[in-house]
Amino acid sequence: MLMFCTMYSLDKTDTKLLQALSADPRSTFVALADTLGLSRNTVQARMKRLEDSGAFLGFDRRINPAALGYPLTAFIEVHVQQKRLAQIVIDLAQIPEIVQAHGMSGQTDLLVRVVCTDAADLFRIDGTILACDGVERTETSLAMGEVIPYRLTPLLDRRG
Amino acid sequence: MLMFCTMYSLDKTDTKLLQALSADPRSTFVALADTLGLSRNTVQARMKRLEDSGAFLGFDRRINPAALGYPLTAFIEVHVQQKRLAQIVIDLAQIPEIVQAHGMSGQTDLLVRVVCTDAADLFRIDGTILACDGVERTETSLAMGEVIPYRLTPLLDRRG
DNA sequence: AAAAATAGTGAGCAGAGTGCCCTATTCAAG
DNA sequence: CTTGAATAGGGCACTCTGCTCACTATTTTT
Repeated sequence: MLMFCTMYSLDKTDTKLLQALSADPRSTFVALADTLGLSRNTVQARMKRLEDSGAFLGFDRRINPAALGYPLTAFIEVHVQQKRLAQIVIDLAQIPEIVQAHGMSGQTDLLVRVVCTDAADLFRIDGTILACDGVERTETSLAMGEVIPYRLTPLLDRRG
Repeated sequence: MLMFCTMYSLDKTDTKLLQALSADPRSTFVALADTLGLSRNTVQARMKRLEDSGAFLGFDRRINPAALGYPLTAFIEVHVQQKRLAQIVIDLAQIPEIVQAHGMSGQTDLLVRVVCTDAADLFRIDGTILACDGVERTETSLAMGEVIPYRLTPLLDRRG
């Protein structure tokens, strides 16, 4: 075991566990153990370790925004006065339609992911962002479709 | 029942269900029923309806790429020959490090989300994308941090 | 106004799954 | 050689699940 890794590193068995979970998110420990040819104890121990090591993100990510009435997704590049960045992030976090934001290297300071009900809603949200102190400019792009739906399976398969 | 609705629309009880699930993704039907003051039957029926209506996305989204050894995320704007778009998407889907891609309105044709091990890895992946037939230009931005981690809770709260 | 669909409740039951305990074995590292 | 980690297997009390049925409201349709 490496001493300098910051995070527990997943081995092939962990990978297979995750693959099995991707295939069926609701499968029980017993079923997983059966699928992987491991004992139930082992599966439970590994799952606990995976959870403790932060391998799982929040459940929010599994909720379809469209089901909530937000069929549209947009990415907004936000240019800001950099020294006000911290406060701006706090302000942006008050806007519920912002579902995610990344601090970026390069031209853009922030890349903000927004969900909205329609174009008018997007326009309004963009206005709210622009109204934040320190925000200088935004560039809005509407996502027409998720041509490659979020996936980790190809990466999982490569280790397995 | 409306005839022209494309999707089952969630009511307040569904929303509360999702909130409870966000708070504890592993809670059982019994626990959810208890929390919401509903009968177990009702919870089970609603969960089934939620699942059938496509309210839940794949489990992949809950896996932390960092745990898989990909601590870095980048967004790559891809400019393409538009009439080759369909084939390009197929080609990009072959690249495992591309975890998501959106077709966009505006300047950029595609916004591609990539995970990678380090800067050199990103450089290599960008090269692979550029090598695809019909890809004309890319603009890569490295995500320095997820300053607002993915969330739907504020939107859920607003309905609740 | 009557009939029908919809949603919820409560009860029950057999079977499956969970959490937790203990022990034995294997295997690699010190 | 000793130690510790990972795994397998057994066991036990308890909980949860999936399912069915009967009953009651509420709303919608006829």
